[in-house]
Amino acid sequence: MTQEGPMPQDRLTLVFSALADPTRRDIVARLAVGDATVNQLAAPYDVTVQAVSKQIKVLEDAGLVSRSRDAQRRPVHLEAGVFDLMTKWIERYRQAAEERFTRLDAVLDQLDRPQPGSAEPAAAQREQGAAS
Amino acid sequence: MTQEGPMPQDRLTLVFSALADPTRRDIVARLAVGDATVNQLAAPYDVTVQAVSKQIKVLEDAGLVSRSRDAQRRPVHLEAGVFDLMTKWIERYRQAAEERFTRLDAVLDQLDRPQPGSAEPAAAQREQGAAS
DNA sequence: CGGTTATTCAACCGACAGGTTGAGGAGGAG
DNA sequence: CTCCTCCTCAACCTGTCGGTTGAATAACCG
Repeated sequence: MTQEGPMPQDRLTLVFSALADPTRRDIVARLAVGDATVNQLAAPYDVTVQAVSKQIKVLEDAGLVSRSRDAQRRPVHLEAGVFDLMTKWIERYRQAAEERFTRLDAVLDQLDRPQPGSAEPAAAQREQGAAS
Repeated sequence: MTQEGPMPQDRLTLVFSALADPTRRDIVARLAVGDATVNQLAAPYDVTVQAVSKQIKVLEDAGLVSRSRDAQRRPVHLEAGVFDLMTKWIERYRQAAEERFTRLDAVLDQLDRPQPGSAEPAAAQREQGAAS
């Protein structure tokens, strides 16, 4: 409850944390089929409704779902936008890792230059030694 | 080596949990540039080396990184494969959510609801079985 | 109105994650 | 051989997480 400055970094933490729980991922899977109320979402699990309500709160804080109002019910809706945030983050490092893998021999060849931090990022990592 | 993949579900939990921590995501970012030793990875943070060693263990258990051997050092290497697992999971539900969004009017027509959006999305109230 | 349904709030609790210190093992460097 | 470096293991502390029960709020139903 200490959320005043919503940084994108914090949001990623919230999203990944939210999806780290199997039950919450399952809830997301159900919501992909269609909106559902808290009671409906809680039905398949052997936990109390309050527990599921908390889980939904976590998903909501992460921006993965939203809640509207229908009489006493609070239909939960899956939000697509946040997935893009994750995909972007993942793709960045996946591509980097794959690129380094496929270009391994070329990189090793280029590494002989003792010039850190300019055109060859891998060299900077390699030459790092006397850092505080 | 535990090659017995219990379930892709469990692996997803490990991966999401691993990336839920900002420090571990930062470590992944550094490893995208190039392999690094534990000491190098621990340098920027004000925590002990042991703590970072634990973090790397978490990343390793999730399959995000691997460790080789170079004298006393254990260079940490970013593994690209696991990112595909996440991307697949995310894309699945992102597409579902977006599809439901773009088909909203058709759905509303089917539901016989003259009220768009937040009024009464309660038609999803039908008995839903175990999806997916 | 009183009663029921749907959901959340509050306080509490066991388990676990992430940090620390302290010790120990593997492998150069002198 | 001895020392020093790099790293991991073990025990311990602490805050957060996921769950519970109990009560409160909101809106419908008769």
